Amino acid sequence: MKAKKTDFQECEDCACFAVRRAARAITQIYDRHMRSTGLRASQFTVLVVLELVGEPVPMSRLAARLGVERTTLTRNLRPLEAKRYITIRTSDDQRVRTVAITERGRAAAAAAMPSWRKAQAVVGKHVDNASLHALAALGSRA
Amino acid sequence: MKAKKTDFQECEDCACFAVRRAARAITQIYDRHMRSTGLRASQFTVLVVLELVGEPVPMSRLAARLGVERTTLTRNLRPLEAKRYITIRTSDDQRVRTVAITERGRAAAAAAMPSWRKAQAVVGKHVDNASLHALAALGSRA
DNA sequence: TTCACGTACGTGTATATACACCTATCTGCC
DNA sequence: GGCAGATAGGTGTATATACACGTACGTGAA
Repeated sequence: MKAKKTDFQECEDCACFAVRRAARAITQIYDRHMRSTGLRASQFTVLVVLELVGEPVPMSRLAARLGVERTTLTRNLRPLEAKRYITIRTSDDQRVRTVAITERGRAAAAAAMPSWRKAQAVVGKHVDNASLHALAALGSRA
Repeated sequence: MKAKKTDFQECEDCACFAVRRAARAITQIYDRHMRSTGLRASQFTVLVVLELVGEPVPMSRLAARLGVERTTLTRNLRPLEAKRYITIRTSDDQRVRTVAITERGRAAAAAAMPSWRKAQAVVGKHVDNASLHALAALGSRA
């Protein structure tokens, strides 16, 4: 009688592994393209969202928009605040802290657009839009 | 004449944002399911790959398989080594360090399989296989 | 009015991630 | 044999990520 061996073969299709590895690969492409701009892809994203929203956003709401843990956002904003790309201030409700993009931040994001477009084009050649939209839908739902 | 405003609308389709957000969401699903096992999804992945390879693997080759930076892997292995799920030893070529899964590691990975399957099933309901395979292909190519 | 409860947020801790840079070892050529 | 260049790997530093837990503030009911 053979010893019962666990079969790990099915783990080849691990969705978590696939999406994490893809995220690493894609992030590197963006970060390398954008290195000269002084903005990481993830930081660029924050600025863009702030710009698109168009008005100061409470921390929690921004976190929800970005799909990051609230506590993660707190630290992710640190480098952006240090560069004075954003400001964080207390609102009427003293519990709420709102995040706003500054002129500097807007300028930095605008300056990074060409690099972002190049990276977006490179990645676009490797992933079809359908997959991307499926992913986007998943991210926003969860 | 209006000031030239940068249009960030196109950034809504940022592939980097989409895949990173999806990775965060999916990782949380796996990690929450697997919490009781004491293994993070990413750690589980390392053990599975080691198991599937079936023999001690040099650091660099393992890093390539996982699609992580070599230097990232060095630190990612730390918790696994601390739990004695893996061993790292020098090989004939004194420069090369090979990583091997231990019996403890095998047992831990096997014990985590049910939780992994549940998470995999949950995520499978939200993403179609085609998108996943496209992603997997991208990750392995890059 | 006050207090219990809910809401908004930060910190401590641990892991994950990558780049720049450094060291140690191997290998082929002289 | 010995050195130049290639190869394998780690460390310093910075960012990204999330959970457990704690604190401050607001709000409605007693």
